[in-house]
Amino acid sequence: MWGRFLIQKPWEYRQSLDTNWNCEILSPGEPKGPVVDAPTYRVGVAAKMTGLSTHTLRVWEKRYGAVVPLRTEAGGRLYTDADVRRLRVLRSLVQSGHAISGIAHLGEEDLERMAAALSAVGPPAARPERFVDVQAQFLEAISALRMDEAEQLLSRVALSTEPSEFLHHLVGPILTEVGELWEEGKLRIVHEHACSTVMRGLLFSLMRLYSLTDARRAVVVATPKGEQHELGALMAAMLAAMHGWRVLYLGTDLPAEEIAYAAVDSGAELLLLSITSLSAVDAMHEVATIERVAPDSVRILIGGRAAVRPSESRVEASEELSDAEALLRELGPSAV
Amino acid sequence: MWGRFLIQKPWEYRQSLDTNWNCEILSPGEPKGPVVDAPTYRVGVAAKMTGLSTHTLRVWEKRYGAVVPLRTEAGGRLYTDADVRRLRVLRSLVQSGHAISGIAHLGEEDLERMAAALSAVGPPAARPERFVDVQAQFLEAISALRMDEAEQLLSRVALSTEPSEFLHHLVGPILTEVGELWEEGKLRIVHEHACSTVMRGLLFSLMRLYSLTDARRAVVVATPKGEQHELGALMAAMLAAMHGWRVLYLGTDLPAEEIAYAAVDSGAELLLLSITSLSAVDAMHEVATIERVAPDSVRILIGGRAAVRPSESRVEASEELSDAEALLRELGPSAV
DNA sequence: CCCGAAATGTTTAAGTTCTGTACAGATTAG
DNA sequence: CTAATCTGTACAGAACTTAAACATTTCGGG
Repeated sequence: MWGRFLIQKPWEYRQSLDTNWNCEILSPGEPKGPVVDAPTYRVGVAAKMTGLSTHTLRVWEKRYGAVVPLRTEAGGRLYTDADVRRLRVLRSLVQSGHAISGIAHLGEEDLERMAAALSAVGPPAARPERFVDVQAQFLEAISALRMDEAEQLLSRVALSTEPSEFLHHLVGPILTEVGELWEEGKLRIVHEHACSTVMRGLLFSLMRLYSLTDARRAVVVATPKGEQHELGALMAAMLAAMHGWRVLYLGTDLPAEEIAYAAVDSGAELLLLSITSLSAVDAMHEVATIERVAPDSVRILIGGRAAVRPSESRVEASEELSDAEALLRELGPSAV
Repeated sequence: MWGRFLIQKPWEYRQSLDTNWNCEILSPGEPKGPVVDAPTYRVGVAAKMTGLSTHTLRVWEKRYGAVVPLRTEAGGRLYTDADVRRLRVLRSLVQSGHAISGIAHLGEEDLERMAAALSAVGPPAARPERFVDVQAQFLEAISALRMDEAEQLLSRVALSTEPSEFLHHLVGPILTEVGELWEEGKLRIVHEHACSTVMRGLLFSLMRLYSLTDARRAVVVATPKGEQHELGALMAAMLAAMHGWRVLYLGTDLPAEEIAYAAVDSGAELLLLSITSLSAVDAMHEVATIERVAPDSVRILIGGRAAVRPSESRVEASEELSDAEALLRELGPSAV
């Protein structure tokens, strides 16, 4: 159907498709049309992004009609962002034991539901081999101060992995290993800085990548006054974005009143704070202040290595990132 | 060095401006449109600036009409700054797996969207004409804590503007205005944090966008111990990447020995340090230490509002970002 | 328990398209 | 003259396509 257009030059596939969307977008009735995403990814890119091989992509299409991408005039496949999302979900479901023949034809809602139920049960947590390799290569690159290589390495894996899996099995281990090596004197401060910088950039761009424009529920993510460590907050922010929240990421070292103001002003329903290096006394004080000045309607979760929870408090605390994710899923709009 | 290749008589080539792909900007009736950049770069220079070969430039033009430069009377290609920007974006997209045939004909807005990895199709959002308008809109968005909107606004302008111009006329003014409004009590700390966060993310991704893979000359960019303000360093890092350097951006608050180690280990020829809030005494001490431990072959430039230069020192200092850019250009990789 | 059938990811093979580079010959500028 | 650029053609490797064969794994009886 798409191939029947008579286009002068075979590579101008976007033109014919563009006009079609415009028709859809301009259709009366819906003021804010659904998210229309452009068919942009070729099969190789889609494979990298989903972690599936190009062969698998083709055979899933042919045998099960799992995802039927648009085609260029010359016959090349063009996947949309929605296709990639669907393929990611399918892959994670297959990996957890579902038969592709049984789920390939399901609609998006069913898939989302199954994926949510799956990860709520708890992943088997078996760390794939490739993560170990990547971690070693990353550390090698960092210790040689080849930051671009380190970043490329990680971002490639990040795109083909479920975000939470990526955080738990790669980012976390890397950070702890760098910390250990630093304490042992095998890495310098500059290496730690380089690692942090790479991670920061990557997590930030991933957060943007996963954020939806039409998200309704808002979450404020920050670090209380005195806390300079940013990565925990960024990980939480990325998870929140991935779960369909509107994320207000405010960075580190923010006074309690400011955090509360942001929560009120943005209509946030949730407040995620990360505390990793703050002393228990300071942390307790800041958390207590935040709890006092933040409206009661806002739920508060403290995360990070030094997370504290005042007694007699509505604040929740957990050192585990997965708890934050569970909360995000519980409260949040079910989306991946 | 680049100046050697500049055409000295650009006014001779103005006659065929309307054939350029950005003719929309030049449409009659808009006398006070954005700056029309003069066609100045010949194909070899454009190739070095973009990291593409001259062959590729020609074949992209012929086969896909990716960029159609102006011509001299004798037929020589003359690329504008806007052409170079577009080529850079195209190059990075191709490098990330997109087919040049599929993206070559896209408009600036689509390219910007893809480059920013913003999968959501944002509202067309009438392109703001002047920097002043953008600044006002940005501040409006920030003061309402609509960070995504603020970011989208800026990134759109960033990709359609010459980087140095973008920094000088938009980022700088915004930062100073935010600072002033904050001192006047018209903005809260949280707004300043939000602004910084957005800027940080944007500058970082721009740095990545403009960085070439095969850059030889390396520059280390960091902030000395005690200095927490990152934005100045990021601006310098982005400029360096744009000028073809291999940038080792190490973040803030780095001890002198570590900076020196990074410079040696990476074989950097230049060291860019940004100091904005450090006290003169501390700054002087740190700079002196860095000068002592860094090898003599490394050139050192201190930038930022609180830049200091020890007397009897090989260190250079300047509060002006343009001086850093001049140095980057002077030393720059014209020898590639 | 074993065995055949279904399911499914990978491999092979042959053909097409895309895309960067190289070559040859002509022109221009300093 | 030399260096840079221009044009057009040619070519080789990368990426993609279809189709069929292959190798494993899974599963339901007998």
